[in-house]
Amino acid sequence: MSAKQKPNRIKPRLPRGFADRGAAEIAATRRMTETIRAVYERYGFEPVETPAIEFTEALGKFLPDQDRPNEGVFSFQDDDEQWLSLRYDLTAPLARYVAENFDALPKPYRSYRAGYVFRNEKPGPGRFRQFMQFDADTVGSASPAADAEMCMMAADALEALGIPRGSYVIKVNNRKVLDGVMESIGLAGNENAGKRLAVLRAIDKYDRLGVDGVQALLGEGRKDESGDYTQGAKLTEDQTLAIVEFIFSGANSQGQFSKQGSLPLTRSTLPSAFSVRKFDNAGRVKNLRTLFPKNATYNEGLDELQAIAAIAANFDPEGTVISVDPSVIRGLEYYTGPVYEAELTFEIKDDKGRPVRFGSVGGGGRYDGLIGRFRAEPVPATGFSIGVSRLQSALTALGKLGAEKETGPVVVTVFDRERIADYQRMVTALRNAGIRAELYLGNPKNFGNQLKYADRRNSPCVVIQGGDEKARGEVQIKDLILGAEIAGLSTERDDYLRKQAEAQFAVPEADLVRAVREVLSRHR
RNA sequence: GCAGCUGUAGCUCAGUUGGUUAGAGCGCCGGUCUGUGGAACCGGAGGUCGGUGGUUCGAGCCCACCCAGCUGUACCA
Repeated sequence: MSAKQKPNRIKPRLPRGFADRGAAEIAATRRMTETIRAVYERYGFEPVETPAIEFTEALGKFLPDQDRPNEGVFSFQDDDEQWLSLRYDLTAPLARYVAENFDALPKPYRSYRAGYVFRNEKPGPGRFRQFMQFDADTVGSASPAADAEMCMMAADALEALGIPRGSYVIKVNNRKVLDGVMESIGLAGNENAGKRLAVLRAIDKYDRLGVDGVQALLGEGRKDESGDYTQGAKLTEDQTLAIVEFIFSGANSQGQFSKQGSLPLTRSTLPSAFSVRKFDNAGRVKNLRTLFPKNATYNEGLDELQAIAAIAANFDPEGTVISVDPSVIRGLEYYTGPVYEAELTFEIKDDKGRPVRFGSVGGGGRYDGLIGRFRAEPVPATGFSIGVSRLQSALTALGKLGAEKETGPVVVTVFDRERIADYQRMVTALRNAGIRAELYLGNPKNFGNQLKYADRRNSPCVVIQGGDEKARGEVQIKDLILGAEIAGLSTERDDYLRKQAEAQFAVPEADLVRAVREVLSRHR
């Protein structure tokens, strides 16, 4: 053919951060959501669903001092010029829903929902621009018991998903405690809002950068491996030390961290620090009590943490699941009290054997001000969200998911083109018996191709009826899974023949359904 | 956004100090095969060597800029 003059075809491709999903992945997602749903239901939550698009103002994502939405959210203008956005989480839309239907809902209102959310940001491992979250929220209860329940339910959900106790941790902190710390070191007031933000960001990086990194970020700044420089919060040395001491006091009760000398916890020693895995939450709260005893906000936050720890102690007497951790921050936007974060504690490697950082697989917290944006009165609320997509990609990278192909349908092959109706009748018989079945609809000329097709579909077996079988009133059943096993093994001749007979055999036409059922039951 | 690294077939990669018409394995399609998939043999399709410009008699290779991907970092509800 002529080499040149190729039509200018569109290149099929996906925007980055978006993914197609095949049968195996969809099945895995379905199993996961069904598992989580069962746990949430058991805790007494009921489903509610909201659309993927909301008014941007309802999501609260306009850029400050501009009438354009934040760049992190996908937004567009409706034909009446109003800004609409794809939801970036399931919490803000729930707040809108509750505010809009406030009088009709029982309080406390306990609800759950799964759905895709969208964020316009740089993707990475386990990080997508469209991904699924599975949320549960309790609206109308200010009790720490509601927060404790979120932590317990998150733990139950992760374990139901097959993540064993000890392979994950639910970290808990309280925004009031952090606020109290900053008030106590002279960072209260509007003029310090920027510094407070920088401090929270620095603390948030503790598990990734270790103490040295956080210390650098609280002070002058930090240079990363690529040589890029991050401006620090420019705190005084006293302020920096107070915060570092605060972070450590949450862990001191284990006796493994000490403040003098070089600080022991760095990025490289982090995994072994995790492996200690015995959380004395009451002791940590007690330690934290001594730091800023005069600050009311701080003490209020600790009271709540203490209450959560007490409830958690019943759920988790071994102290391996729920961990009070002063370095947990979560989002900077709407959390007002307790915050939680679920993390996997084992290492995950990519296909080249390099360790991959997946980040948290779930999180949440108390957002007492969010619904109040729509109403005159404040409405307390707390919730937890499981990052289904991220968890799924973590488990897949771990080799725990998506390895096995879904079993395909039984394929009825075509030998004589004139007898399509006969073959279709067999398919119908199988379908009526509740068996997934299909007629081979490709070109039947080459019989081998029909078996190749069935093989590709991962069919358990095929049905064959040529002229010889027809004359005897029989059909052949060929067990493809057994056949594959035989081909793999180099067995003794007798053994081979016996298995061969098992793998393909003839039955009277009337016994078709029964024989296929028998083959299916072999491979269940 | 910033920084570093990497771009050759669907995938994994080779391609000499710059030298004819750019290769291999796997995969894909077809044939041997009007009665049997995973085997064997044979054949075929598939590349503007990421793009543009430059240096040169000559560029996959050298230079500049751009684009994309990866990693780190920033932001992250």
